[in-house]
Amino acid sequence: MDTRSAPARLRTLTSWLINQNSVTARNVVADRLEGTGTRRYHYSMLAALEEFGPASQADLGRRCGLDRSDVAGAVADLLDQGWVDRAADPLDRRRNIVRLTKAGTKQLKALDRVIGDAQDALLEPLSSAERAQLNELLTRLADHHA
Amino acid sequence: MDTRSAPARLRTLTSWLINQNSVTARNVVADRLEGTGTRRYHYSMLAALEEFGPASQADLGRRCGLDRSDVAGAVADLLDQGWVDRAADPLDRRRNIVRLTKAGTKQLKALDRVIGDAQDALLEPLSSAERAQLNELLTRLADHHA
DNA sequence: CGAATTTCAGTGGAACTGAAATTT
DNA sequence: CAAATTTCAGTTACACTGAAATTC
Repeated sequence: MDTRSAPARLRTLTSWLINQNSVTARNVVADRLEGTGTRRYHYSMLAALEEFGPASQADLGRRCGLDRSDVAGAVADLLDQGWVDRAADPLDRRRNIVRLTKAGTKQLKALDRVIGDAQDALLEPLSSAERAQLNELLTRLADHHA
Repeated sequence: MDTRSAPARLRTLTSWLINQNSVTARNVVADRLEGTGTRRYHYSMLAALEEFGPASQADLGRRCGLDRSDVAGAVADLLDQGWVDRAADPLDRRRNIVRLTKAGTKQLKALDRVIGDAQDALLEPLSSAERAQLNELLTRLADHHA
């Protein structure tokens, strides 16, 4: 694929540009996560647990924009790796409280570097002012459609 | 999902922002294409045929960033609808030359409006200068990884 | 021969749906 | 009763792989 030879109708279409870059971003990140035992959504969940503390699976899903259904499977993966543990909420027995372990905190820090490297690879052609610009515009869009 | 309550690690991650917006963009466009008999990749192919003239399926795929394999199925859809026709290339009998029909040209114009409306919905919170900014940055990124 | 094109069958990650069981 | 949580089974759109048949 050489997007430079794409039709002008597509090259000027923001939705198309976002999708093209989304494919690239997913590939770049997935390549670097290869062998870490984690996927993108695992990183999201570890980050949420670190930032907000122990949470129910439903809360985790809402925080990270993950489907209730997919969170269940992802938590199982994290349990297998020993990066989180899980306990029933004494105040509401419907809930599972998921909590970051020490190993999980360590893994999150390692992933921070991996993910940071991926951002550098993705954003290589942009100056740091341009990267900030891009982030600002994408954040505004994401917040608006939240 | 409320991306505004997502972890800071994610909210400042360009790859994550691109992916979030990609989900939104695909939904917005798909909603508006509902009932037109076309999907995103059909629009891409009609646009390429209009801009570059008749082309082989392999060329179409390269132009639009679509997989060889998916183009075959998509061309079949467009044939069914009567928006393209297809003939063997007399100069290279491996190739199918796909060509836009009059009905296809008309459909493309109708889709231009639909897709344009989707862009407006997607980009609503951005000024026109900001939209241009965003397009420029995304184009640079896409070209770099092309 | 190697390389390109078309075509089909199938894979895999990701977002999502529906429904059941439990608890509030 | 309605609403929320967890869980599983299944679906869909999409990008992609492998391989066969044909032609250059």
